[in-house]
Amino acid sequence: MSKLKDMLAGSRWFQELSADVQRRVEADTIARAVAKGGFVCREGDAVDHWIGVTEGLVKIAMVNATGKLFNAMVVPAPGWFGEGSVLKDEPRRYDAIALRDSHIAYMPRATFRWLSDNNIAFVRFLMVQLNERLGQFIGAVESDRLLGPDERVARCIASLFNPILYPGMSSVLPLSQEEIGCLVGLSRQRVNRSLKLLEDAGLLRVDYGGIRVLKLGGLYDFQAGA
DNA sequence: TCATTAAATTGTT
DNA sequence: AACAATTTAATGA
Repeated sequence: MSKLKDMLAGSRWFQELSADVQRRVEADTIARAVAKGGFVCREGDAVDHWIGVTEGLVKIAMVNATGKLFNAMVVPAPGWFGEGSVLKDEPRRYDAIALRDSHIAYMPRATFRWLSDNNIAFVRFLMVQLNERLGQFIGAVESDRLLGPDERVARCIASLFNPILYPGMSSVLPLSQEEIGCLVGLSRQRVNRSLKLLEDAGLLRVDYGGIRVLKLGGLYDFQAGA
């Protein structure tokens, strides 16, 4: 396993810090390995850390009152999440679960606050990240209202591969069709039909327990019947 | 390593 | 929602 510093070095915001600041961040941050299926953090937890995926893949999900699963997003390495919760000082509202064996970095709130109070480059990173994510969620709402199911599945998958937000995303997405349904807001059966359609169009490949993206641009621009 | 069994996922109705 | 078929993971010889 690589050292924490090597793992942090994979994140662009960390690269932009001066050497002494890097040392402090490294000293404060806790690293942990989380096996596939394990919890990275849980709903209701006190928010004591900003969380980084230094290796692997994590999904952000919550279970609503009626027991239905909602997958909000998927975070590949080297991605960080939970800055909203750290800023707001509330209990966590979602679970984070490892989709593969992953390495997770936990930066204490105090360090996060110190960085955002003192480091312009870090603040800029946060702004870009928050803005990009806002764009992603607006896009998701737009897709929900304006597009048909097949297009929604295609767009939703494509948006997970946003190169600015998720530069490290590999082409395989280890989510079952049921879980993709929870991500898009469609039944498993409907997702199954859509995936098959997209596979026939040569845009992705359906594997057992996951999919592989073949043509990202084609997925984003996909239109049924076109 | 191989065969068997259980569990998860998928394709279809 | 239900069912059968398929794939993977786990178990033990």
